[in-house]
Amino acid sequence: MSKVKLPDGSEIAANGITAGQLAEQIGPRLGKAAVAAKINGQITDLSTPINDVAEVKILTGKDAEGMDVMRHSCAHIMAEAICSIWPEAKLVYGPTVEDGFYYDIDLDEPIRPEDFEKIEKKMAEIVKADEPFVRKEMPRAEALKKLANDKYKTDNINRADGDVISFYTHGEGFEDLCRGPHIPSTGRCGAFKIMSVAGAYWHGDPTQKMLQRVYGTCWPTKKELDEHLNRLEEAKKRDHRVIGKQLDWFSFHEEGPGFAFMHPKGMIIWNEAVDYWRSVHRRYGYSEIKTPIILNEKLWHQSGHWDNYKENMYFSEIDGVGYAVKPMNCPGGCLVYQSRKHSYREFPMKVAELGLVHRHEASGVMHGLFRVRQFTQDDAHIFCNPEQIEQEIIGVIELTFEIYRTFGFDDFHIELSTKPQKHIGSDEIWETATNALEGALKHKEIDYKVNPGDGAFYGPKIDFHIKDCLKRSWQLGTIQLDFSMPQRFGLVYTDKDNTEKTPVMIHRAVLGSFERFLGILIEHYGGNMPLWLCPVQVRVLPISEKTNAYAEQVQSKLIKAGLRSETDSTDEKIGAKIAKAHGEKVPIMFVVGPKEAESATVNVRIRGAESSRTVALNEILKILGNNVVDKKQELKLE
RNA sequence: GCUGCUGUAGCUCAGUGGUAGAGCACGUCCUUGGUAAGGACGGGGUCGUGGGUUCAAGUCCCACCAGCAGCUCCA
Repeated sequence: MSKVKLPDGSEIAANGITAGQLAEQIGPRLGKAAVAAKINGQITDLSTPINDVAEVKILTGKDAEGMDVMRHSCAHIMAEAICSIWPEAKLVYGPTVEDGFYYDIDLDEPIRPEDFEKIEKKMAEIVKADEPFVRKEMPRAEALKKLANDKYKTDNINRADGDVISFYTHGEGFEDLCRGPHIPSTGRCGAFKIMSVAGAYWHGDPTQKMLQRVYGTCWPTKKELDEHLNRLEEAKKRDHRVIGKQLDWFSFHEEGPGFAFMHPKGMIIWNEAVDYWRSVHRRYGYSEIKTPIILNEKLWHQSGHWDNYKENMYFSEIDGVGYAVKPMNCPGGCLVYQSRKHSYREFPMKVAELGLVHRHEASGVMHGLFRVRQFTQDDAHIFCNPEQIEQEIIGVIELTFEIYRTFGFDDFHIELSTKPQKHIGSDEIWETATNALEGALKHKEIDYKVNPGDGAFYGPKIDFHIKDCLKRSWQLGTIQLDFSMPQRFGLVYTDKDNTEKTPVMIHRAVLGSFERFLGILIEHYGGNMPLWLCPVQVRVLPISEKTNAYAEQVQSKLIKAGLRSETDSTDEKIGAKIAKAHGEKVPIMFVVGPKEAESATVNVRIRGAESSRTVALNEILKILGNNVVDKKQELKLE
């Protein structure tokens, strides 16, 4: 009689029984909740016998792994439902994804959102029938023969490892090639919902047939499903495209797809962010330049963009000569560098540029401010000698972290990408550069992930990723070492020994694109920006016309104190004015009536707070002024 | 770029072949009020663009443009 070890350390006799029976033995409730088992670290069906094994963990919907099994099984259930509705549908591939699953289906008739209910109804029937999932195994050759008429499944077999190919059956005759594992029976499937349908290429290859990808989500309980759907609703409410339109911050127009129009209030946020960005860069010893948007075609041949980036560029002609609209700032920066002689004494030379670049993105990829055809890069190029690389990288990392924190992002990580197969420059210089990047990260004791072979062809790079309040990850900053551009442009500096040498060029961006970053900020804060970034920081709300005069006095004091404010002197009641201000996400409201006018106070109401407080005008001006200067995330009256 | 869906008032949307609708916003008037939307009246639309079918098209068909979801892409 052998014993198995459970996750809590206890041991239990279990010979010749299945994992499912073991679960029953541990407790009937576990037996009922069990969806799969983890035997010696391997996730398997509950029907797997446990002989001579050391460790068993029974998985339920509460475990991430159990949930994954459940979602995969749910994909099969959906596949059966779809096949029963459209018998000609051919199944391709149905994996789990974050929060759910999808199934790629080859079916000429389009599946429409109206059909989801029908599919869900059929799925519910399958779940109710509680049919067991049954695993069948056969040798590869036999499986290939069995599925000879199905090119998709044949392809899946060819991509699978091992000599034994498995199939899963449930219900009446529904069978699918699958590695498994699965829940013991369809009744164990949790709460599900079909979410969407979209096209997807077979193998992600645009030359292959477009399949229909039906997305679903599945959770152990109805409650968790509802919570998930609520989270999606929340994310939808934070959509920067919706908020930007509602609050009159920016717009897009048919006349310029992918080109953002910034409105007055949006420009205030923009300019506040730029002012701050400049002040930090000045402090870190950067100078700033501005180079033209349209430059002679020849320049782009020289820079290599003509050969490597032409598809994404815009072109024009001036006096019969070809010009290109810049997709990057570096060639212009190189011309500035070239305009005079340089000495090693100037190094490191840090030159920033808020460069407006244009990239012709494919029509289907545009997305609000996140993906546009015209954007402002917060670019900079650092010219230095090889010994200075590490110190300069450290400087960029410090500057970058400082800026992220100020904007309210504390959760970030770094990835290092190393030499790709296709590269230019000697192994020696790659090693120096990569060591410099790694050295800087180690020196700063920063954890980082390595992406081997993911570097640019001209040099290794570091990427900065942040997480927003919904835990979504965004790549913002990047540091790229470039050995190509200085050579192509023949950039030199005079070294100590009076010889001319080629400088190292470091490209770096902190926020990446100002447009995109504004979008990320909006979604991070749900439009409720910290005070220093708010287009309107204070709105004065007189109780009635009788206090309009005092409201005007308060307003002028606010303006004098450098705070952006408005007065709502419409003939609405105070409750309506407050509701309106909330709707417009104004962070501070000053309610003023006869009482306040008499005592030189204002009744301060903070966006989202239930109560208000009467404070002396001079005092609140000081508090708000300090909050803005310190760029605080929160606003408190204490 | 590919697949599917969508396009009606400033915004959000209803309108399945027979004279264009609602709520919010906007304007005027009434109301002068104490903490999350007081009332009345009014202005506003060649229904994305261009073709076609029909006695008749916002509505049906085709093309184009733009947006949305996804795929591919983002050296």
